[in-house]
Amino acid sequence: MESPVQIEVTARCPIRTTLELIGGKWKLLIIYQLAQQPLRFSALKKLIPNISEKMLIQELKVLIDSQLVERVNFGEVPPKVEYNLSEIGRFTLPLIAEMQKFAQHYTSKIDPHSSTNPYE
Amino acid sequence: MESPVQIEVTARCPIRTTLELIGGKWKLLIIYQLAQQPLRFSALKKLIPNISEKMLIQELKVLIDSQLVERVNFGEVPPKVEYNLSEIGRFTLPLIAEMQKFAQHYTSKIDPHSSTNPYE
DNA sequence: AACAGTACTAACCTTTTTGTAAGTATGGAA
DNA sequence: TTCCATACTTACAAAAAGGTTAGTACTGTT
Repeated sequence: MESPVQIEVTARCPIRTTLELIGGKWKLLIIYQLAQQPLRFSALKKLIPNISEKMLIQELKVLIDSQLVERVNFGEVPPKVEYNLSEIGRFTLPLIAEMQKFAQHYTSKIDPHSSTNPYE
Repeated sequence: MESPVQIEVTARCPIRTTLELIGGKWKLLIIYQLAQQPLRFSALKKLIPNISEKMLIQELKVLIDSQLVERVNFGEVPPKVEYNLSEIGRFTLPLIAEMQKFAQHYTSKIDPHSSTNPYE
């Protein structure tokens, strides 16, 4: 029986790479919204409760920088800019799907009141 | 035609739940190591470069708290304690697998030194 | 001339996360 | 009696992440 290939946990291991790209409080939520359709800045803001304009634009810039999201400027006045998931960005979708599955498993198996986590 | 079921992005949406459980710099790396076999504190420390003892024990506690990891105290002297992934913790493994796939796709498609950020 | 709509930008601040360095407890071996 | 191994614990500091508030630029509309 062969032993599984153990990937070394280093600065450039796949887990760390992925965490760098989509870690943080907002990036996945932005990606998730853009997965449905291209969206304008203001539309994104409405769809993601509590995100500040600063965080939204900041995280969009990071996502654009890493080429997961594309920015389309329509050059109109008043400004019209759309954001959409790039082809590479779409590779995050199976990951998001697994996160959803995991959360479902977890919340169905764990008593929701056993945790003292006042998130709101 | 039916529209896709859009999960609302709220304080209790699956993405946020998952991020709370396994977000941060170290949790997934710990889980990944424990996926192979139960490990002692000192073994984990050796396998995860640069993690401090403080972060290791702190994150282990959080993972135990959320029941993704189990702690087994052998009650010996010098102390012997083993950590292993719980059954629920194993539900993170497909997620980790997807992260690995994503990182591979990403690094194979993106030139590491290019940036097309229109802001720069 | 003031205002509306959109997509930002900037200064400043608070909170959260992570890191460093040292110390504790235990019982047996030297 | 001192030291060793192991698994922590504590106080403090630094860094990163996130939040608040106000303001800019551009034109067309009132």
